[in-house]
Amino acid sequence: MDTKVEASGFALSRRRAGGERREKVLRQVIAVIAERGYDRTRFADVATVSGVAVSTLQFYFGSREDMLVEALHRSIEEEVLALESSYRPESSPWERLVALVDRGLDPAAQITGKMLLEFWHASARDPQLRAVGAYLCQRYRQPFIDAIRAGVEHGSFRTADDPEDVVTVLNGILEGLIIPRVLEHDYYHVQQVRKIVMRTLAGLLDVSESVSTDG
Amino acid sequence: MDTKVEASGFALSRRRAGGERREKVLRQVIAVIAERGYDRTRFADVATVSGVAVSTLQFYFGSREDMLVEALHRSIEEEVLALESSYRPESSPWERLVALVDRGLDPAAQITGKMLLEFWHASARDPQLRAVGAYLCQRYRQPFIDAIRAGVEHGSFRTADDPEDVVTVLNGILEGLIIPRVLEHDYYHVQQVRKIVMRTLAGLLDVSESVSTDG
Amino acid sequence: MDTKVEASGFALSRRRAGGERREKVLRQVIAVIAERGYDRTRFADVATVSGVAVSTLQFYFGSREDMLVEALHRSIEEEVLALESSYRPESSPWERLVALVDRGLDPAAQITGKMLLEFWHASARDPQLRAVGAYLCQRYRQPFIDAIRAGVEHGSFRTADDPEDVVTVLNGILEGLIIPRVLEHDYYHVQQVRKIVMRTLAGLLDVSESVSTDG
Amino acid sequence: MDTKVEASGFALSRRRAGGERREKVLRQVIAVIAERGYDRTRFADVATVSGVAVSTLQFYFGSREDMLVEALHRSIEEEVLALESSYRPESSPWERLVALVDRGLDPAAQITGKMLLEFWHASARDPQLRAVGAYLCQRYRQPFIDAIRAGVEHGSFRTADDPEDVVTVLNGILEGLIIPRVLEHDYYHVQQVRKIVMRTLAGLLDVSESVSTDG
DNA sequence: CATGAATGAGACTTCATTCAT
DNA sequence: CATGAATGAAGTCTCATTCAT
Repeated sequence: MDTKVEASGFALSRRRAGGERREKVLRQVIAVIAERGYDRTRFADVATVSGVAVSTLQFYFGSREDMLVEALHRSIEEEVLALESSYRPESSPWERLVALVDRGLDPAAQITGKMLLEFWHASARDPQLRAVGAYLCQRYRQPFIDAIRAGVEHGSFRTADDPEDVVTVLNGILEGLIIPRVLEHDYYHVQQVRKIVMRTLAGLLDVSESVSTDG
Repeated sequence: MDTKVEASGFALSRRRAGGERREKVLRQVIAVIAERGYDRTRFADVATVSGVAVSTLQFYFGSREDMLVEALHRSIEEEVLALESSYRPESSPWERLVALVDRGLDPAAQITGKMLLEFWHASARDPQLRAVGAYLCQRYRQPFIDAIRAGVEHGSFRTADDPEDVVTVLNGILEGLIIPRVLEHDYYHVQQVRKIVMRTLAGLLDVSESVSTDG
Repeated sequence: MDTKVEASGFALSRRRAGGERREKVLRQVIAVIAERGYDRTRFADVATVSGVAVSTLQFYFGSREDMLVEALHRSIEEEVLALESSYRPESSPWERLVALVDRGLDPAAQITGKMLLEFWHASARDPQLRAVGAYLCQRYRQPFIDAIRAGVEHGSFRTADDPEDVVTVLNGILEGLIIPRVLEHDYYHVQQVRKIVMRTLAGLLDVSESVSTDG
Repeated sequence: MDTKVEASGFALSRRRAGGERREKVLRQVIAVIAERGYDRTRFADVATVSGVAVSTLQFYFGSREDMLVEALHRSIEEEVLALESSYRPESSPWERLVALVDRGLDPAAQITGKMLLEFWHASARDPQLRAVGAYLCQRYRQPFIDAIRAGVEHGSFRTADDPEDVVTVLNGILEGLIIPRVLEHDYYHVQQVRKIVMRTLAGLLDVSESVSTDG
C-alpha cells in the first residue's frame, strides 16, 4: 500500500530525523489537531502534550506547516487504509456496502470526523493539500465503487446510474452526516438515520427490503 | 424576521457605531472570510480590502472575534432567509422540496458553501458559535420538514419514518455534497448527482417517478 | 539636494509612520551600528538605547534590514553632504582640495570611518546596497574631480592623467587610511601622514612646494 | 616561520584533532567566509560545503568563533607569507617595491581582498582580533619598509620622511584601492591607477621617471 | 574519529489592542 | 466619527551547543 502512496507522488519529500519517538509524536500531533484545530495548533501545544521541546519538533518536522500537513495526511491516510480493510473479501457486495456505510456512520469515530473537517477546511485554501485530498478521496471512494460494480455484475444490484455517481451521492450522505455528529446536534438520531440511509441505498440499487433490513 | 432573531437570544449584544458604511464593511468581511478563511482573517486584511483603518474596524465591531462571528452569523442567517423564501407558498409539497434541494445543490453558491464550511469548522471548537449554529440549523431544516409534513398530510407523500429523520438524511446529502463542490473535486457531476438525489428523495417519500423526474 | 537624491532612484520607497521621534531614533540606530556593527545590531539594542519598544521600531522601519539599510544610507548620505559643503566656493582649487583631504583625514570622524567600513562590508554581499554605494561614491568623488578640473583650467595644476583616475588614487589613500585610524593602529601618525599625502598630491598635480606646505 | 608565529603569542591555544581533513576543511571555511562574510558564516554553511557534519566541525575547531578566527588568521597569515616571498632578494630596492605594490594591486586577488575586508571589519569590534591584526599588519609593512630603507642606504631613494610613514601612506593606497576592487566600482581603472601609484611612489622617494615607468 | 539526536537561547515578525487626538 | 501612533503578547525560526554512541 505504501508503494502505492509513494507512486502517487504525495509522499512527503523529506523524512526528517528521529525514529520511534518521532512516530509517537506524530500521533500526538494528530490528537492535538483534532482537539484544537489545524490553524490553532502551535508548536507549544504539541510540545506540552508530547513532552518534547519545541526545537525538537522543528528538528523532526521542519516547519510548523510541515508538521501539520504530515499529521493531517497521515491521519486521513490511515482512515482510508482502515476503510480498505474494513470488510472481509468473501462478503457479498451488499454486506460489503453495509460494512463500509457502517464504518462511515460510526458514531465512535469522532476524531476521524474532526480530522476530516480539518482536512476539508485546510484544503479549501491550500492547493497542494487539495491535491493530496483529491487522491485520498479517490481511494476512499474506490471500495464503494468496487462493491457496487461487483453487485451489478453479480446481478444482486440494478441501477441505471453510473456507480461513480451513486458513490458520489452515498459519500455525500456519509460526509454530510459527519457535521451533525461532530457538532453534536441533537436532532441527529443514529439508529433512525442509519435505517433510512440503508433503505435509501437499497432503493438506489434496487435491493429487496428483506435483504437490506438485516444490518 | 429580525424579531425572531432577537428572540433567539443570539442577537449581538452591542449594535456598535457606524451606519451604512459599517454595513458595507460587514459584507466585505464576509468576502474576506470566504477567501482567506476564518482563522486567517486579520484586521489588516479587512482594512486593506475595505480601505478602512484597522482602528475603525475595531470601533465598528469591537474585537476581531466579534467581527468574525458577526460576519459568519450574518452570512449564514442570510442563507437561511433566502432558503425560507425560495419557494412560492402555493407550490405543491413536492415542488417545494425540489426548490429547496435545488437551492441546496446550487453550484453557483460557492461563497455560501465556503462560509458554511467555515461555520462548521469554527463551531467545532466554539460552544457559543455551536449554539448559534444549532439554532440556524434548525431553521434551515424547518422548511424541509414543513414540506414533508404537508405532503404527508395531503397524501402525496408516504413514509414510515419521522420526517425529522428524513430531513436529517436529506440535509446530510446536501451538506455532504458541498465538500466536493467547494474543493472542486472532479468526480462531482452536478446533473447526474441531482437526478440521483431527486430519485432518492422520491423513493424515501414514495412519490411516483413520473412526478419526480420533471425537475 | 534632496531632490537630487530622489531623482537618483535610491530614495527609500516607504517612508513609514512616525515623525520627529522616528528621526531621532534613526540617529540612534546609526550610533548603535557604529558601535556594534551592522550585522550585530539587533532591534533589542536599538530599543535599549532609544527607549522605544521593539515593535515600535518595526512600526517605524518595517524590518530590521530596512532599518539598518536606512541608517547606513542616511549616515553616508550626510557625510557626502557635509563634504559637498566643506569648502567655500571662492577658495582656490588647491585650497578646496586641501579642505577635502583634511576632511577625509579628520581623526575626529571615528563614527564616519566606522560607518564607511560597515557600508563597504555590507555592500560586498548586498547588490542593492552596492548600487546605492556606487551612487554615493560618485557623489563623494565629484568635489575632488571638480577641484582638480578647476585647477587644471585655471593653470595652477598640471597633470598628464585623467583627473578621474587621480581622484581614484587620492580617494584610495583617504579610504585606506581609515583602516589604521579606525583600528587604532599605533604606527599611524596623523601629522606626518597628512604632510606626505599633501606632498604626494602636490606632486601629482605639479603644484609648487611653497604653496602646498602651508596647510 | 611557524616559530615566529608561536613566539608572537597568537598561536591558537589548542591545535585540535583532525589531520589532513581538518586542513582541507579549514580552506573551505576561508572560502565560505569570503563568500558569505564572517558574521554570516554558520556551522551549517561550512557543513554543507565541506560535507562534514556540524558536530565534526565543532570537534575540529571548538566553537564557531574559534573556527572563524582561525580561518581569518590563517588567510591573512598566508597573504603575508606570500608577500614576504614575492620578490627575489637580489632585486634592486625599486624592483622590490614595484613587486610589492603590484602584488598589492593584483586584480586577481579578490578573495584576499574580501578576507582583508572581513578582517578589518571583525577587528573593529574584537580587541583580540585587533591585536592579531596589528601584528600581521606590522609584518605586512616590514618588506616595504625594508625595501625603502635599503634604497635610501643604497642611495637610490631620497626622502625627508620617515620610511615608516611613507609606508603608512603607501599601504593606505593599496588598502584603499581594495575597496573599489572588491565592490567592483566601475570608475576603477587598473592600468591608469597603477601608473599613478607608481609615479606617486617615485615622487615620494625621488626616483627618476625613467626608472619608475618601466613596470 | 565522527556523528546524529536533542535542546535552549535569542532573534524577528505578526497582530490585536490601547490611547490620544 | 475616524484614525495614527505606540506597544505587549505570542509565535516561528535559526543556530550553537551538549551528549551519547
